[in-house]
Amino acid sequence: MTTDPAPARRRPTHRKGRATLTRASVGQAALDFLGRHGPAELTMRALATELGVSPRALYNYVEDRRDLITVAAEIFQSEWRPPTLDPAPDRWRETLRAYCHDLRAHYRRHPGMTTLALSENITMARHPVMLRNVDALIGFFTEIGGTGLPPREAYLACMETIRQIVGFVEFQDRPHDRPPEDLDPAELRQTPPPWLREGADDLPHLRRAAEDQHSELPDEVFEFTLDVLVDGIAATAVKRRDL
Amino acid sequence: MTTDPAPARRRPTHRKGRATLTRASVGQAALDFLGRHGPAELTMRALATELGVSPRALYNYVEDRRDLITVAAEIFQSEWRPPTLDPAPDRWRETLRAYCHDLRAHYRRHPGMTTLALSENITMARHPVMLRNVDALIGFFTEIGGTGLPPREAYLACMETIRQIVGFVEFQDRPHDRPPEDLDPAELRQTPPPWLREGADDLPHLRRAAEDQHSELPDEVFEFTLDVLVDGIAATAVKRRDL
DNA sequence: ACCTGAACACCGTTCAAGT
DNA sequence: ACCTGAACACCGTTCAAGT
Repeated sequence: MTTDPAPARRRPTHRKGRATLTRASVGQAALDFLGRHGPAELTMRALATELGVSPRALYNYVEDRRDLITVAAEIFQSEWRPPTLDPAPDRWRETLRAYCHDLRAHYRRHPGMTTLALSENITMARHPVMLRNVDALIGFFTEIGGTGLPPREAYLACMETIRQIVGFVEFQDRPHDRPPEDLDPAELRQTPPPWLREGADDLPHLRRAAEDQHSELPDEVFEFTLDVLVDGIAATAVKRRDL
Repeated sequence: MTTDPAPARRRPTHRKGRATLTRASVGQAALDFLGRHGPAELTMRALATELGVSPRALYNYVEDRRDLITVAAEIFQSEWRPPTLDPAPDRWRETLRAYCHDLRAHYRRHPGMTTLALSENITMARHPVMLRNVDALIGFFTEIGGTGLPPREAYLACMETIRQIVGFVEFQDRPHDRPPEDLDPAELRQTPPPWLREGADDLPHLRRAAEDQHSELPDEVFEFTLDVLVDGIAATAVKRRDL
């Protein structure tokens, strides 16, 4: 069907009916696996079974499980193309918000990735594509609102933004998208929640919040997070300008 | 030495020379263990060895490993006594900052706790003491700066604050306090870092940030985080007042 | 060169039996 | 009532041997 441009025949592309493994293909398989199952289920043996090879075969392409997760994380990072940012005074807020929405959606697509990297002490954001994205985001902050932020504050604002998105996905979206299995799904929508049922007479604010149906909708909570982030950065920008 | 007030003798306090196990003592031992070792090292077998019993003995007090971690998390929460907050217009910012510093220090003392609870899908903040703390923090936000925040915004501000602290400890402090073992300690202080060495010609902002010695000091980064958080919440308060 | 199968040292958890 | 010891099914990883 396709016209292959006579590739270098260094390495067979197939073996025993399946495509030959590579470091990249093994990492991609791990990333796909994380989109379907929880991080704890990603074992060398399970991945090997899915690829139709013995567990030992994976060790020809990755050093160990930690290395496997590192490859998956790199592919994960390289897959994201950020929306364009506009530092103009009347545009930077909305484009930054759109940027954050898109980044949140990307992390949310592979819920286990960040937690897994965290628990394995893997340093993320090393992939060239991600480094370029980070550099562009810092550049954006050095120009926002006309005056822009000084270099150091722009760097901090960039890291702050990324950390907030990751934190939101891990601590808000993930428990919401994959609630613990030991409680009934019906129990989730009860108001007030069972742990607030008794002895909550001295917890008036929590009780009121628990009765508010909107309180736990992640999308609405995320808007508040963006409000605080954007306004907080704007205030910092004003403060630095007045110095 | 101490005068014991004739306790009810329902249960022996010692057995074979060591104190009798209880659900609380096992949980406390797990929490202590997490202060000394990484979360992955906390195994039923390792904890049993440290307590001088067989692994099976632990199952008389906790249902399984997940339950053990839940108990440890509850003890962890009950151990924190928050500093006092003052919502007065000229005081709320500084007292909120002090509050956040204290909470950060508490989480930092048991680095593995949050990550472990996260990876085991354990819902935190169920302990009565912590619920009271959360309620008080919401109450604080309903009164800040004279006008205060509406109930819903106060609740969101409370959750935002806690999430930011936890996110900071997990994503900033933990990698800094316990760097991955596969790179030399010397490599950490190099400027620019090795992953920025080549092909970084189109990464001017990252390069500049990497040369700035202050960029990676967690305490200074934390001040920026608090700047954004406090100013962001203040801006939200003003916005709501003007509506 | 790349794979398989067997093995080792770990893990959580359970069973049957001790005291 | 609470414990031990042995066992089971898992895991990451390695060794020796196949093709």
